[in-house]
Amino acid sequence: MSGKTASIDENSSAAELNQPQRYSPAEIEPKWQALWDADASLYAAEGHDSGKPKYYCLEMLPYPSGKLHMGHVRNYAIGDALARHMWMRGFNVLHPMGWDAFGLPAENAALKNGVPPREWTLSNIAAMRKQMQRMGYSYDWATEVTTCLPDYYRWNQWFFLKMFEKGLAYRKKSKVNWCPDCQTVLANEQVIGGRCWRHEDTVVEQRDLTQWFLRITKYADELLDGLEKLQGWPEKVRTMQRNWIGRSEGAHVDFAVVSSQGSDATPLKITVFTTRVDTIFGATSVQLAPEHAVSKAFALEDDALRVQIEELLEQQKKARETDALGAIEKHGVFTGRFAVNPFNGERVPIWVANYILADYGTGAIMSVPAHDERDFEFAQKYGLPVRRVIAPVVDTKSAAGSDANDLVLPYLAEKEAVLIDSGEWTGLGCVAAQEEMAAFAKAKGFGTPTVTYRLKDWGVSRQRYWGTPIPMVYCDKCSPGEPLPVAESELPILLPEQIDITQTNGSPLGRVPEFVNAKCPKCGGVARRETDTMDTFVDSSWYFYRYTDAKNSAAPFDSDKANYWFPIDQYIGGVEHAILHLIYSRFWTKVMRDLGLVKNDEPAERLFTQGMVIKDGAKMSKSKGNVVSPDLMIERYGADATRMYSLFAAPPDRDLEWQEEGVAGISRFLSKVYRLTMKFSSVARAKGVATGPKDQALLRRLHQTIAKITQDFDGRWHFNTSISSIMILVNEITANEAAMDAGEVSPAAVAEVFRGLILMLAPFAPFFAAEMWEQLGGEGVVFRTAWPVVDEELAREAEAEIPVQVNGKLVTVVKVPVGSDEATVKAAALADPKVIARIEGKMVVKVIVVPGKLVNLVVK
RNA sequence: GCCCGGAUGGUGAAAUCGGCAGACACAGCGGACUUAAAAUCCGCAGGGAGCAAUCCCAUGGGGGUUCAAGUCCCCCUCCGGGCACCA
Repeated sequence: MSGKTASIDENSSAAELNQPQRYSPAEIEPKWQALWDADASLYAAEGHDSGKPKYYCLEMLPYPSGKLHMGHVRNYAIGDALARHMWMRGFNVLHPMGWDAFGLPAENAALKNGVPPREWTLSNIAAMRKQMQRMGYSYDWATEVTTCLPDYYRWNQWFFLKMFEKGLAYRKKSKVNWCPDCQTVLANEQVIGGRCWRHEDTVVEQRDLTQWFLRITKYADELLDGLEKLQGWPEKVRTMQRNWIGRSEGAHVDFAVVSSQGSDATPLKITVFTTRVDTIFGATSVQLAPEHAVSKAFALEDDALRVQIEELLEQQKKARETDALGAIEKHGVFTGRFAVNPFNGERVPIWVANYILADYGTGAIMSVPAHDERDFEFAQKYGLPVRRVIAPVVDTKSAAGSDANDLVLPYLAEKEAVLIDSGEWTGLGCVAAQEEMAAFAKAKGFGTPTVTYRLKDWGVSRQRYWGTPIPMVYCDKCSPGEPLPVAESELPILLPEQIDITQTNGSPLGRVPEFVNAKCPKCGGVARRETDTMDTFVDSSWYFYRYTDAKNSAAPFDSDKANYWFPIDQYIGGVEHAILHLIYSRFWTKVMRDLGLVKNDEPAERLFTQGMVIKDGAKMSKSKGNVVSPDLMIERYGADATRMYSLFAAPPDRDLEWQEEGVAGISRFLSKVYRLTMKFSSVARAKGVATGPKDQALLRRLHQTIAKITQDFDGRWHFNTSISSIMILVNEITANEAAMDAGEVSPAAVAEVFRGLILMLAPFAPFFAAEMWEQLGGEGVVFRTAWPVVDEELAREAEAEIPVQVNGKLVTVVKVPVGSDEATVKAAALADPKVIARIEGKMVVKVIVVPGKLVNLVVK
């Protein structure tokens, strides 16, 4: 007891005696930050000749809103812990950061405050970079990428030209979201519940517009098949991408249109897409989308029909706008016309229906009510015939007739079914029939096997100002209607900076004559520049390659450098990017590979998606008023405690409930470590061999902790348990404090424990670790010091505590030497007085001994 | 409707391969130090019964497999996310 008060002895300096120092992040953190900010080499990646294995650790780049939020803090705390850990494990680490700096908020801010987008964006970047530095993230700022600067976006333009050359960029007319109030096109993300994000009361319309597209569908199969190889990606993300690509195998079949009068066949035909061509003998109608060319043709001939079709189209549009397509009530109208089923020559009625989508498949289907739920519902409503053409294998065997008719329709066969009433294909299995009938259609010239995708080509045109100008021009003289690519040497096509974007109608760039007027690359005459800009997802599709060679002015990057660093070893970000960004960037990588720029097929080997930061049960957001500012946390508890809490409160893949008391707890923990480290800092400088009588418990706990944390980094990343094991180590130190004061722990052991402790804290609390490392007299930079290595011998417990159960209920715990064999453990269990009392007078039926785990006695 | 997550004390969570449920924290309670408070340190703590030894109940609910289930199997409820007439 007296040891505690007398503990400040000859090891402590006078200064410590007079004014015991307390943990003060407000002093420690700025001190180290200043040193780190001034040293560009600190986090610089080395070249391929470093002699070390490379490790590319990447976090998703943020949009520079101007403020770091807790989601960022958590995302980057994970990446930073990993990067620092890998440095300590001897890797050559690339850990970059950049800015996804184009996009509408900048234009919005300009409208609201009159600040030019560029100025607004760059000042936001400066503010956020400062916050990141204050957080102590280990980014190599020499490789910083800012997508809104010409030295970056010129390569977007360069890629666009390459894609145009290869036929991967093309123009076509397509539907876009149009806000009649803004007089401009909106991206899908800006349509909320069918309404404009800026005008809550304005319903967004669909308009036809000529747009630029990138041919991502060319890679649809490769993007799909590649998912199998991405074992380091979360299954959830792979499933989402699989669904998004939506590959479906089927067939196109042509139905010739006949007039309602009968015999005079017209050249009109309807091509339907079906995945179940084997059910075609059950087709009792053909259904068209309201916008199908044939629907339109019929509408022209029949005013009454036209009105009805327009109504169907209205219903569909409305449903689409309110995101309720799935809930639309099925309506349809008979056109009075018929089509011929090419397989049996039968005439079936042609209908137009509101549930048929013009932009999937061919916009026309054959309706088989007996074997499709939707067709069945429609047929029931309009009294169309239902004709069964497939049956389960069992019920054909049990002979024809009644059992078969008991079957509930629609019958949706999987594989075990055969065709009935299907002409020459009757009796064939469904799977075989699908193949044979598609092949038959092809041979006869009225169809073909087809693969359809849900994935569509990527529309990249945006009628906005703050984005990459599309490097194309139009010359009425030498290529009317056909766009011409600008010469590579003309790049970058600069975004004009003095621009009035307060007007909202049309493309802002179209109102800048200096921009629009261009020289035709072919004839040298007057030409018009394309005034659309690129989707910002273009920027983020390849930014991580630019990090490997950020200053290159002759190419997007040097292939050797990219090939050294790629693929990304670990990509970390939010699951909200599971589809768009992560599929576009996979596509871009494949295009670059085919251009010979890189060798890898996929950008990232492993992907980690962290959970959201929650407060009071809801996602932090301005509208909910539950935002916790990182700045405030830093002010109160410091950056180290803030980051460490974000790793401690939950496993990184789970949602995290922000509780300020928890941050305070981490801060208290760091204070405790600070006090102990300062107190023993002189002792802990000792070198030599550990020989003290009380060394063992401490060293054992140290090595158990090393083993645990090393394992966490290599495996599950459950840093919450890593940090808790460090706390256990510190508790062990506290429990041994008196022994340490009394000199019962050798200085060498004290040194080993404290050095190990601080090294293990370095990935989680870098400022703190740097300060403590200095206090311990550690040499060099703490997070470049080798990660401690486990000594299995020291980590091992001398005795094992083996729980003993009787009939599965815990009775006692016996101590046996570690590694005891079954007989020893059993003997120890049976010798225990509590066990003896419990089994007295009963028969031991069975003894289960799991060495090192437990003993269970089954008694009667 | 379909596909993924998830549900464990007052709270965040732990239990990684079927083997002592609640580690580590937060909040709480009791104590020490202090004139006092803060800070710090020590201790208690799933629920219920009992003076106690001890017993009973407990991982969203119900069944099952097993010597043994938070963990595996079947059914159900609730919460979160994604997709949704994709032919």
